[in-house]
Amino acid sequence: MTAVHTDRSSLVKDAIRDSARRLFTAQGFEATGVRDIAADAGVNPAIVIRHFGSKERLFVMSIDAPAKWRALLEGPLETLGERVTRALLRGQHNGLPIWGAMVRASGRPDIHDHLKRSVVALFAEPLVERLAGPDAELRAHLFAAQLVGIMSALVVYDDEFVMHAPVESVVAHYGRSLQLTLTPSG
Amino acid sequence: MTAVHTDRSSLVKDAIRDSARRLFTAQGFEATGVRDIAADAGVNPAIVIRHFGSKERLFVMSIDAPAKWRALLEGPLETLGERVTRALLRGQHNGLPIWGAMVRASGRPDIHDHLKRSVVALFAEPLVERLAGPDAELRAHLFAAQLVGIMSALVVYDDEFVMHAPVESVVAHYGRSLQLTLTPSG
DNA sequence: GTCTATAACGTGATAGAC
DNA sequence: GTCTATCACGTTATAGAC
Repeated sequence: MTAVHTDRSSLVKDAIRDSARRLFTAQGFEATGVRDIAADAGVNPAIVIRHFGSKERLFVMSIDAPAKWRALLEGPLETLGERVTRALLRGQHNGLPIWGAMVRASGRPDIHDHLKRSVVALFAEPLVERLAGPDAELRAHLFAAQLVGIMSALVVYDDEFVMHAPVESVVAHYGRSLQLTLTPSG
Repeated sequence: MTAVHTDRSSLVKDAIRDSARRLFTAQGFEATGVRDIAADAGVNPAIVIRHFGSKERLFVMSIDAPAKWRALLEGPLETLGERVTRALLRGQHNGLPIWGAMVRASGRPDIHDHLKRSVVALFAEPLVERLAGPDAELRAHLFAAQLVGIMSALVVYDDEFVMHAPVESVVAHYGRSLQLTLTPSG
C-alpha cells in the first residue's frame, strides 16, 4: 500500500532517489554534489533538500539495503561461510559498492548511525536465533565483523591481492574461518 | 639529520601535527576544522595549509602508525590470533581510534590511498614471509581483512555488543578464527 | 628572504522569500 | 517549485615582521 502512487511529487522523489543511488554508488558521497544529483534527475537543486532534508539523509534513504542483503544469509548453516564468501567475491551483490561508499562516508553522523544499525540488523541479528551453543549472540556479532572484514577488503580499502585472487581460493580460506566462527567451541 | 632541529618552523610544524592528531582522534576528520587545529596549536589557519598543503595531507601526516602497530604482529605464530585479538580488545593500542577516523574519512582520495597502503603494509606484508603452506600470501591478506573486521566493529561501526563483551570470550571465538586463517588447510 | 598574519575567494550545502 | 541569499569551510593572495 505504500509504494506506487502516481503523484507527481512521488515520481520526482523516486527520480531523485534513483539518481542519487547511481551517482553515490559510482563516485562516492563526497564527490557527488547535490547539484549533480539534481541535474541527473532533471530537477532544481533546492527541491532535493526540500524533499530529503539534507544530502546525508538523501544518501541514507537512497540505499535499499534490506532487499539486497536478506538472501545472503539464507540456506543451511553448515555451508554458510563458503556460500557467503563466494557470493561476495563474485560481486553479484550489487549492494556491495554502495555499502563501501557508506563506510567511507561514515564520518557523517547520520551515515554513521545508519551503518551501525545496518551491520547489526543485516549481518548479525538474522543469525542470533539460528546459532546453537554458548555465546550464540556474540558469535553472530563476530561473524558480522568478519564479514565486514572481507567486504572492506573489496570495497573500502581495495586490497588488490584479495580482489584478484581466485574466488575459490578465498572461499576455501576465508569461508572456512567464517564457518569456524559459526561453530560452537570445545 | 632529519629529526630535531630547533628551527622555529619545525617546532610550529610539530605543534600543528600534535594538535591535529589530538583533534582528529577525538572528533574525526569531518568535525575537525582547519581553524580548530590552528587555534589549538596557537597559530594562524593559513600556515597550517602552507606547511602541509591541505587538510587531507595533514591528516595523513599526523598519523604515526608504524611505531604503534609494529609490535602487534610480533611473537610466535601459533598463538598470534588470540594475542592480537586480546591486544585490540583491551584498547591499549592507542592507534585504534585514529585508524577508525581514517576509515570513516576514506572517501577523501588522499586518505583512501593511505588507508589502502597502511592495511597492506602493517597487517598483511609482515606476515607473508612467516606463513608456511600454500596460498601464504593470500592467507596473510585474508588475515589482514579479518583484523580489519574486528577493528571496524570497535571503532568504525561501533558494535556495542562486541565492545562490551567479555574480552576473553571474544578472544576465544575471534582469535580462534584468526588463527585458522594462519593455518594451512588440508 | 623566509615565516607569519589579515583578508578575501570559491565552492558547496542549506534556508527563506516570492 | 524556483530563485536567491547565507553560512561554513578549505584554500589562496597579499602584504607585513623578523
